[in-house]
Amino acid sequence: MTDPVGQSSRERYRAQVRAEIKQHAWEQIAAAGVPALSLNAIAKQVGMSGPALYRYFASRDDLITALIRDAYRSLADTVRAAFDSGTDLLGLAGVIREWARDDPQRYFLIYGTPVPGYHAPDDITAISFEVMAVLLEACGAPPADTRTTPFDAHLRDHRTWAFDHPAPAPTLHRALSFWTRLHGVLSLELAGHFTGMEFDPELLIAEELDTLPHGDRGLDPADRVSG
Amino acid sequence: MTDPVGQSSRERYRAQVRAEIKQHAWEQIAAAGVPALSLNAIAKQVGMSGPALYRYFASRDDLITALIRDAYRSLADTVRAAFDSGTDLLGLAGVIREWARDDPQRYFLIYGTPVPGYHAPDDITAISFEVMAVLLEACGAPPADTRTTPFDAHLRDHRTWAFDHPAPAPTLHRALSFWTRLHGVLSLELAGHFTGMEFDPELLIAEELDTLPHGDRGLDPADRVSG
DNA sequence: TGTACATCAGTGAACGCGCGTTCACTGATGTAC
DNA sequence: TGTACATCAGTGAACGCGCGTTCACTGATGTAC
Repeated sequence: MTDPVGQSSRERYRAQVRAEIKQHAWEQIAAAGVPALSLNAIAKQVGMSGPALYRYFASRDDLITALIRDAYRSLADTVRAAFDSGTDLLGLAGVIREWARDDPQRYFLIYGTPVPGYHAPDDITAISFEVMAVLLEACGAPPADTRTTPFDAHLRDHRTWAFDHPAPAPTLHRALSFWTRLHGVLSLELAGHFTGMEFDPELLIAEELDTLPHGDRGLDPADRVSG
Repeated sequence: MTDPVGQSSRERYRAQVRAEIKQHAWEQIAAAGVPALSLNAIAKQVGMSGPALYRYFASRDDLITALIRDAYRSLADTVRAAFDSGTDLLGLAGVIREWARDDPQRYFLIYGTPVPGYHAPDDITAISFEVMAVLLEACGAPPADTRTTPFDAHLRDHRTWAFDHPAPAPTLHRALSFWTRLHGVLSLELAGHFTGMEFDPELLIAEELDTLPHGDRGLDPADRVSG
């Protein structure tokens, strides 16, 4: 009773119910945030009794961890797919922003308030590195004549974390700036801190990315020496 | 039975107990995050019964709102004091970062995951504008010959929110870049997303602020035209 | 200065609730001969 | 193809818990004459 994918029908059913549980979990989170996520409430929505959930998730924390993993997976896949189909940095920012605005609470589940003492399992941090890997590829090699800034020099001595994806310091720098600038705008926007200010965050992002360090836009590298 | 400040001793006592309650609340939040904040647990720490807290706060939400207000107040005062004593933008960033690292959960109470549907009372948003006001002052007037970027042009048409503190578009732009870049690094740092990357966030911030738009550092304005 | 009264901080019992989780059990589904 | 057995999804009752909040009441503190 196994199909081409090697799944028994029981396994297929399990996966299906698991997915359904997670979807209702997402809906609850979107509606009232993670703290309000209740196993009993989910069970009711799925149409089974509370204890039945324990056939699918070992505990509430286990469910949340699965949601976090899926969120990272979704983001990593989205970014990877966009990059592989030729999207540039600005485009990637747009894709990430779209992903985040699509479900702000999913974004915040990853990048929002951390739970003191919680440490994500290794497989999840591995997925988060996938995102960074795409960014490093997208940032590409810097122009040969790029003068290095103090932070570049610092990065040259502190980049063992990127050994899986060896990149010159200016590329790391560029990726980090992209990453932090985008999150700066995005997290403030999604958290509502721009409320009342009627400017368009998208334009701010565009310009922030237009002036990334070591870009081909902006100024001549020679002018970028400074102190 | 009133003192020079016009507080009766009862009022003084009330203020004192309120402060004590809030302090224990902060300790709980620092230890396990807002969701774990429990009125009964606080009461126990303060040394009184649960219901007694209701003499000081109308509800759990009321207490949390007070904490949020205090957090904003503390940040606004800190930033204002630093600026008034001559601190420049980089210094302000340092002060804000210090403030945040001092109690990350306090930072995240303001800038972290928003609670769907929650809207802060007006007096709190007013305090948040105080912070922005200081930034606008600190960003000062741009050099006269500054070419305007597309985002500057956009801001010229969308800055009614800053009418209380009239500032030219390039100044708004500069303040927004400062604000978003700082938060980008800070929120990722405090949430632990730099774990495993051994670079120093302070250096990244320094360089991000060194290349703010319309600055006197970096390049000649003429080179900043670009498209 | 002393007495009568009002204010109000704090208590203890109680309410109702929903939570996560366990357990023993039923019944359907798939597996092996 | 049919039967015997193993697997496992799902149930219902129950546990223990701590939560926020209300209520009637006590006793101390401050106020007014």
